Amino acid sequence: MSTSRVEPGGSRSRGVPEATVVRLPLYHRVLSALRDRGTRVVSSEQLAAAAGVSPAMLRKDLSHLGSYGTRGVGYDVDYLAFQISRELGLTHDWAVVIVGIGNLGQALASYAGFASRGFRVAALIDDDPELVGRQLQGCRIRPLADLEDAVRAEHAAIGVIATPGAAAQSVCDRLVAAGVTSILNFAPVRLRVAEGVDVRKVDLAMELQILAFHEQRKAGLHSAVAG
Amino acid sequence: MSTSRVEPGGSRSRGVPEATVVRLPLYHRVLSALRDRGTRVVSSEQLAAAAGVSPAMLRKDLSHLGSYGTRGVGYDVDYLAFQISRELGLTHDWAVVIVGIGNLGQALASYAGFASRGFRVAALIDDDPELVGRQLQGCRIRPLADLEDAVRAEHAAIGVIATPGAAAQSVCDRLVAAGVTSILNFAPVRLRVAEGVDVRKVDLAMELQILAFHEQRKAGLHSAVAG
DNA sequence: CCGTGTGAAACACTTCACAGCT
DNA sequence: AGCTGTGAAGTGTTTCACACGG
Repeated sequence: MSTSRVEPGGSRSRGVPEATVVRLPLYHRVLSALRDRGTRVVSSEQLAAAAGVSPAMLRKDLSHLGSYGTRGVGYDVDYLAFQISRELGLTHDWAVVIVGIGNLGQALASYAGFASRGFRVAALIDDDPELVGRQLQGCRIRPLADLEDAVRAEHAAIGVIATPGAAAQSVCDRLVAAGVTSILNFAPVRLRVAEGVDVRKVDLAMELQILAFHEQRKAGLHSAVAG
Repeated sequence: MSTSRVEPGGSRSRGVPEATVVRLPLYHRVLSALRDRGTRVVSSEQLAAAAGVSPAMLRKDLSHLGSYGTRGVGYDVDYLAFQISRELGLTHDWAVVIVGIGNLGQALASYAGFASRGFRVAALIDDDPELVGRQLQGCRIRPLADLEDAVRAEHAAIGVIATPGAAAQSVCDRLVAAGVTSILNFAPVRLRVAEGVDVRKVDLAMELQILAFHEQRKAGLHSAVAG
């Protein structure tokens, strides 16, 4: 990852362990793919293999949501997909405000995976007068001054920060003050937020650094064998 | 994250726990910032506060690299930053090949955070004849057929996949066959790779889904209080 | 008979508390 | 006196192995 968790969900997450929550979207995606392929029933072994986890872990994860399988048979793909959707809040439609419409912000705004999973890009905000007023994915880019209005008008609970690092904390403060309670942060800074606000951080350079660590270890082993 | 770990580093990562490896880039970034500000010595308490972790965790993490602090004093910023750099392989310069130069690929190619940390964008590859030949950050976009040549010529050990999901596995196979042993995957699929190849996955939709889960829980608590 | 659901065991990670060095 | 480095305790996560129900 390198998506990395920054803040725990708050107190207790309805009894579902955080490690499980992180895997639910994965299961949901695999189930969607199975459904599209016409599969009606799936065993924990098949589903786990498709998701790349162990069957035991999959069953334990699902057991935290309830008993949605049939012993001796497996899981009904449609039913299980719906239960996970409900647990993840994907039956709800979430308005998302994206701040910072540079290369990355544009990529995010154009990402088809959002719309198909109940996330609606409700507003695009940027500081740059060159960008403001332009249209992107049927959404007009609005100036930074409109941030609070956009959040309130759209009842956006989720904000995405794709600004340079220096602007991120100020944008974050304004989003939170306007009512946002979950933030996905792509800026390379650790955001300070009030209790009750969730922040997840995606740091592209960090991901590469983690790969480099393992890469170096592999190279070290190799040369140790060679020399 | 949510950047999520897909493959463990192989067997044992030189004794450094994976949870620690994931935080080393964070410490490295904080130390760089401190150094830029002219700080020469830092205590575990200060460093931990800046990184957003507990002092105990920071000291335990650093203890896996060696004893680089001075009791009663703290850590020398320069020295510790260098030790972490070395551990992460940032003293080495890594050639990175990016495949899929859509919105996201362009954002990645333009990301300044890479160059400053020892990652060099060595080649940009795309399938689209419209894109091939164009210049981006001083690097010409080359056709898919050039993939193997680019990897070999640049000795690229790290590949970034920013293609649509359908193309990802095929691109991955070709990268690995050409010599890539670490992959950062932005496509929403689980890549199958040979033993010894590390894959990290960054899935933007998954991150939002994890936030939505916590958001829903918060909303549920709220209405339970209200109702 | 087969595959889920789940206690119990094993493992990994984090926090605690303090010994030891400067 | 102060802060690191670390065994020990505590907590969370994964795996095991089997009872249970269709």
